[in-house]
Amino acid sequence: MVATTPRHSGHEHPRPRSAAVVDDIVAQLSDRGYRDTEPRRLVISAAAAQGRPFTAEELCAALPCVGRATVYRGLRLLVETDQVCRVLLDDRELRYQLSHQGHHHHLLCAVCGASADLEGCDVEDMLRDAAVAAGFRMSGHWLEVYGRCGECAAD
Amino acid sequence: MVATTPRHSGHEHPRPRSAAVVDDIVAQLSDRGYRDTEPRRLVISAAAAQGRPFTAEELCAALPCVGRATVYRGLRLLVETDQVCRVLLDDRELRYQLSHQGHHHHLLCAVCGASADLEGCDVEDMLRDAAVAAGFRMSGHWLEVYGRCGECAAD
DNA sequence: GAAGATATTGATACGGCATATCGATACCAA
DNA sequence: TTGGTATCGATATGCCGTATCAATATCTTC
Repeated sequence: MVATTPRHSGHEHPRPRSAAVVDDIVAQLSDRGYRDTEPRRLVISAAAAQGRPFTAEELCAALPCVGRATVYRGLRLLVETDQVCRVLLDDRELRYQLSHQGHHHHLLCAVCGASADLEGCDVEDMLRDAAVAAGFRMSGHWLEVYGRCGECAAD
Repeated sequence: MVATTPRHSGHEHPRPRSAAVVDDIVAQLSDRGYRDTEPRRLVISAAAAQGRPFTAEELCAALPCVGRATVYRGLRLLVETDQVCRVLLDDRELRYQLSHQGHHHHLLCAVCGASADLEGCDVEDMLRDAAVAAGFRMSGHWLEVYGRCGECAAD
């Protein structure tokens, strides 16, 4: 159980894209004082390998060598540092997915679980104005949009 | 343990507003084939008496005479029939509140927990268009807006 | 108004998800 | 290399919500 991956390996060898993602996240955690450990890398790597929003239990199952507590801790850390965002599906199940940079919203396919980012949709200002009209000062919001992706809609 | 309240009592006696709300909900449930029972009325009444989004456990505590399972069942029934909507606060805690007629969104005060409806905000069309642009067909959405209400913002 | 069919109740058991605990270990800085 | 600590992992614990099932209340029908 030794972390054989150098922290910043540069690009001397072509590696799967996901490896770069992991390095990037680990580096960001490192900047905040969190250590670079093998189990933590495994959690991040597994999270990055998921093609769709995943549950904590799915990650545990994908990482039999890593303790459950560690998976949950890693996931919580990633959420707190905004590396991963929580996604709430229709079935009320809490899922996670790597967050891209910046604030955005998700389009979720209710059939296959695929997710896409909602582009070119600027609800922020609209919401802020509406909040002000109600005497509130908006500090944040949570928006999920459910539907069917192109493939599933074709069925 | 008998429900003495007539289903449709009209307005022969002035009664607290909440009683009318309870009658109305019970009537709607009745239309769908659900029976009019005392424990169920108690659950609805307690839910209507809450001034802010509440948790299932809070309802249980407020109704010591009603079994936990019954409270949870009643709450689930109310959600399924759209009488109550689920509200997700920042702390990830799942709460509930009576849903007013029609689809709408909530403004939630992160400090005192007060909630208000988001009026004059038509995000539906905007979201639908954005979803289409991403190749999705939108079927629904979930939006919560967090902030501070007028009173709490003054502090 | 009585009786039967059935939805509902409530006490409790159960299961899943997430965290707390704590000795052992790995990581990082000096 | 070494000491201070964050982190790990196995397990215990706790909370939330549901399943079970005998007893009961409700509604319909006669």
